[in-house]
Amino acid sequence: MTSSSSAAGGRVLRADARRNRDHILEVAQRFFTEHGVDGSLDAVAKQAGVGPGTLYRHFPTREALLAALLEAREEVLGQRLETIRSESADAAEALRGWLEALVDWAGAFDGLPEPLRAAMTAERSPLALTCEGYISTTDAFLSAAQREGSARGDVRGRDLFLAVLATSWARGAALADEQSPVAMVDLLATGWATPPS
Amino acid sequence: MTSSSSAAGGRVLRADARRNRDHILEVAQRFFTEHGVDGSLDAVAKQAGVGPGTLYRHFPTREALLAALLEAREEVLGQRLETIRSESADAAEALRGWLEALVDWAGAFDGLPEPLRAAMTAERSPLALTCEGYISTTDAFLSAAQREGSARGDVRGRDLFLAVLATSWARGAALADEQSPVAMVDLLATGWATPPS
Amino acid sequence: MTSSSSAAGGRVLRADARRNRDHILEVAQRFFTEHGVDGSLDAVAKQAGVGPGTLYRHFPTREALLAALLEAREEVLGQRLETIRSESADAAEALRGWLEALVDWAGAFDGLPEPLRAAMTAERSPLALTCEGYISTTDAFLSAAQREGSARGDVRGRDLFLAVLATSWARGAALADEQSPVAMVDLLATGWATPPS
Amino acid sequence: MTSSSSAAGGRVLRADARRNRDHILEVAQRFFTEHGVDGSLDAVAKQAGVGPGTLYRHFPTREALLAALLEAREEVLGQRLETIRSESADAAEALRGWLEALVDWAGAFDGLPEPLRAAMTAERSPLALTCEGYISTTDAFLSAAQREGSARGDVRGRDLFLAVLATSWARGAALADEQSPVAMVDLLATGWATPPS
DNA sequence: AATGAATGAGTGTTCATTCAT
DNA sequence: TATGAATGAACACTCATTCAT
Repeated sequence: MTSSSSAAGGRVLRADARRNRDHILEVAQRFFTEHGVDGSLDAVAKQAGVGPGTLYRHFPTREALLAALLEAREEVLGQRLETIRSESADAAEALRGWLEALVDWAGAFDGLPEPLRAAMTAERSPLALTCEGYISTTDAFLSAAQREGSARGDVRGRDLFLAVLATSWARGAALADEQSPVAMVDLLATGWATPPS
Repeated sequence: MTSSSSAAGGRVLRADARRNRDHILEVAQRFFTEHGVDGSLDAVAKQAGVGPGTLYRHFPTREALLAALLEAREEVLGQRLETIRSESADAAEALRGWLEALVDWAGAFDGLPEPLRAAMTAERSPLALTCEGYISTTDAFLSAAQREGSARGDVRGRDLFLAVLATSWARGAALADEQSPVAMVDLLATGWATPPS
Repeated sequence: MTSSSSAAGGRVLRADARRNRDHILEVAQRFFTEHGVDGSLDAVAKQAGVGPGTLYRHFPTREALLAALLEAREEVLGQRLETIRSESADAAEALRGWLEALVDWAGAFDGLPEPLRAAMTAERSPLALTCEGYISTTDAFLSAAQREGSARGDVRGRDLFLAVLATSWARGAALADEQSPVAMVDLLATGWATPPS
Repeated sequence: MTSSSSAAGGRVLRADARRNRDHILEVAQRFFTEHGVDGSLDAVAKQAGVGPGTLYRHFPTREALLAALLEAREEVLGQRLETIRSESADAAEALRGWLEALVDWAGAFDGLPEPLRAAMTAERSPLALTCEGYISTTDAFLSAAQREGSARGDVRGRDLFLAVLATSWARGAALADEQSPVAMVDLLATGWATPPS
């Protein structure tokens, strides 16, 4: 983590505040993993051993907390991004790899896709920025594939990102379910229809 | 409506009870359309002019109420099914049409896809039956397409049904958004990748 | 009390509900007497041994609770009204007596004048009706005094009612203070100025 | 402002501290004017660009802040006092003018009369001194009028001061209301009753 | 069969005050 | 001296569910 000295806004935090903030994030990470993103914020505060006011000071909304949590995961996704870039044989494979990475990312917590989708249309959410960033990346990968001729021209990065969220959303159930022979990410790539030979 | 004399269980209701039940359904239909499926059940009861106990007696859970509501919509979907069966040129077109119909169906209320997905794994839900029925129908269409050679063999009806729910889930946002040139149902059919020529 | 079978709205309450409602009123009466009208409603509920939802059901706002409490005191004020009507030598004495009664009434709880004053301008408050009623009564007494020639013609009942509230508001301090030789109600009647002989 | 080098206690402040203090006062003046005296002190601190601790150091209680604010207004009231003294035809007119000035003064902020009244009985409040000072002045004007024979002898300056606060308190509502033909300050002077001719 | 009163844990949010930095 | 992070009790209000009537 590089958050050792800076919050999202870039302002330097006092040592004790940073410690608290980091601790809250750790607890929230665990809590949301176990209880999903709709869990009680008061419960998070209690588990972190701080008052609700402290939680509120650091993260004024549930979205802000989620955004900070995802920011912490950014690094993981970034590394995966590097791997994809360096090891993919072609743009199509890269795009597919990236979409898979995104699906994992959006599936980090139960119920996470919901606020992410909401952030795609609501300008105000702190999650919006995060989404926009990844949509851009998706667009980059998609454009490369389109130039390569391996992706349809009428699809937009935004569409694929939304499809990714939908896939993550669906996976919550699919995982509980027995594994399907064909994953939805695959379906998304080639569709259910066989190409007209 | 053919529910004129029977509840799901098939038990005959007293005339006044049936009237009550039907009225609740009408109100709930309107209410969920306006406020989404997460709206307050107390509000539904109040609008219907009955006590919450009465609502509870008829529909012990939110899922039960939704199931009854969807049962009422079954007829509409059934008619569309007939049209598809009679007017589709081939099995692939039929399958596609059916999936579109399902997407509309699952998008009847805001937030409906969520409990439907839950019902796919939870055995207990009264919605499970409904889902299973439509999964079977999807399987039938899919099998025909597979026999015809126009659908991949490794896809299951269950997968497509889940994909349909995900599509409905995503559409909520997509509609608010500017319309994408490529709809997700299409994406689902042929994928984003161009077939290797 | 005639509240034995009816709420403010006139609807008959179920026996248990009425018992609860009456008990809440008793507790609230005591609580507001001790802690003033700004005390916590949750605390009232707790003392009454009911959940906050129950309190809320009966009295959706603090004003509603206050109004019900004052309604219960209406009878007391009504009796005083009778006495004033029957025993006053003239209209001026009656008016003065009525104003004194009102001052006592508005001083029933610490902080009560504040919401009453607010109710004088806000149409929506359940207290507004109560105020309007007593303003009318004040107007009646005042008109009589004016016809009698013992009250200035340019004063309105509304003005006197407001002055009464202000007096009650001031009394909170005056009582704690040593008693003043001249009470504010008197001051209100004749002013601090000596008449130009 | 003559507070250029001293706090109430008379202690000399460091230049930066004084600047801070003065700035807080400016901001608080604006803030209380807009939001009333019950507004959040944290908000005041934030608007002033200082931490809540700093605000607290300068003004340990809300009353202390109010007292300092009123001290700053003292000058204005003092000038009005001069005018009254020099231009009033008689003691009665002077007293009346002074009371009017006081009503304006106590109405500077929404909700100000409340803490002022509290200060009249609570010895500890920093507002108490301010009040006592103005009560003395009122007593002086009143005594003059009493000597002149134009004021009742059984009224005390303290009573009039309290009546002034009550008038300010009432005025908040009266202004929102349509203007009454008879102002409460007048009522206070001559009462509602017509003098027995 | 129907009613609707009661429940009570739970929600997000606020803020005067303290105190470590 | 100043800062601002932390506190944590308190607030009004909601609602699925139960159960006495």
